[in-house]
Amino acid sequence: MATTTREQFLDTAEALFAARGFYGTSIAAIADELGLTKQALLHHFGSKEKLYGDVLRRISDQFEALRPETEAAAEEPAVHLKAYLMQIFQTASNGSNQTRLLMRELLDNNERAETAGEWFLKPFLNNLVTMVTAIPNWQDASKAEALAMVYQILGAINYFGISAPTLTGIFGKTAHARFEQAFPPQLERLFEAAISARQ
Amino acid sequence: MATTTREQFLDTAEALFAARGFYGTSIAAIADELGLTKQALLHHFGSKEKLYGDVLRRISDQFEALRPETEAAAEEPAVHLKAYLMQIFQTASNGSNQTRLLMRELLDNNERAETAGEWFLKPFLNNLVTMVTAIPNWQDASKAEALAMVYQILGAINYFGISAPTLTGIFGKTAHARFEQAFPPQLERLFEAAISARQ
DNA sequence: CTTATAACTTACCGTATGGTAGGTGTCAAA
DNA sequence: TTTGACACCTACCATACGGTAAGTTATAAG
Repeated sequence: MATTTREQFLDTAEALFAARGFYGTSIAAIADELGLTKQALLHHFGSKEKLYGDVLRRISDQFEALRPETEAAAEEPAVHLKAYLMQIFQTASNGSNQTRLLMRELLDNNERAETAGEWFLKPFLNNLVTMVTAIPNWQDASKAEALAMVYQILGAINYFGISAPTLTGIFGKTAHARFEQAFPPQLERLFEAAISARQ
Repeated sequence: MATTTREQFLDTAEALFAARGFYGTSIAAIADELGLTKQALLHHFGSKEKLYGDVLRRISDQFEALRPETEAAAEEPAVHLKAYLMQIFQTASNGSNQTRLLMRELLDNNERAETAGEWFLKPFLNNLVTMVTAIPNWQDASKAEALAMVYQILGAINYFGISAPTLTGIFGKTAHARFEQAFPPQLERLFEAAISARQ
């Protein structure tokens, strides 16, 4: 679907960064995948770091774009939040490497984040907190409390998405298929429990 | 506390691999931290890959060792499992880099795991499944169901442990301290909800 | 027909990497 | 007093990395 070379670079970079991490991925490997040289990549993005930044920005934008789709279908804030989170889960379980890359960023950002103060995921997290405090039971919850609640669910979702291929390798494909089926209802139950925890 | 040079190597390797990943960490950097050369490291471990393997094996063993400590205090299987998981959470939140490295392994193992079939975390996961199916309500649950349940909690725990420094950077230290306080009770509630989901 | 620009290419460079080869010093057993 | 194992070291090497410099080619505007 990607038409321009630049978009193709972003696609393959996203996939490779997600699979092998920033240091484990060379710009030559990315360019190779498209039958181009690394200089073509450098021509479009200037440096490896800038390419990485562009990949992250695109993911952040796509996550933001997910939100409005669920907004119309929900009068109730709790339903809205649940729909949004389940949509993220869908994205994660559909073999998308965005969740995987997000996880890596969370791991790698560690040292930088302590001084940075600003981060491409901040608006995403702020939005989630807003959505939580819109729920009647949670209106007087602190930012920290709301975030802790959301993190439980995000954690469960991401852990699932990341572990999927590994678990398939360990327990076999059929066992994993059953696992994949058993997960969503349990995730929904987890969400209900987390929401109703406050009263 | 590490007395032998070999153990010191394992300690610093664990810390650096956790912080920067396998590719982001050079064996020279590990040796530097101890005031030695990389050849000293190679003398003890043979290769970077073997060192990495030894680090992972040690973590796996330590996680296994966590289990018996909680066993005595629990007649009830559910209490036992909860105590074990909360102990893992304690380990994770105490600034230990084991959880972080575990997460990385889950991310990196992806491609290898599909063919490998054997993995150092397999006994750890198998143990958890056994602990779940020992709980009365869960005795007739499938392996997949039990695993899905455990994964919710493991996901929440690990996500918390990994995000901690990043969140401190974004929302500030005091906000993070509140978050850290709000998390454990919510985690316990999540556990109760997950356990009682089946009946 | 000329010029400019974008999208690439080949050629090259300095540096860092994992690993090999062949030492040196220490210490304990024979 | 020799021998051998151990824990390191310096010296070196091939490769891969990110990045620069200077082309080449195609396309479109003036």
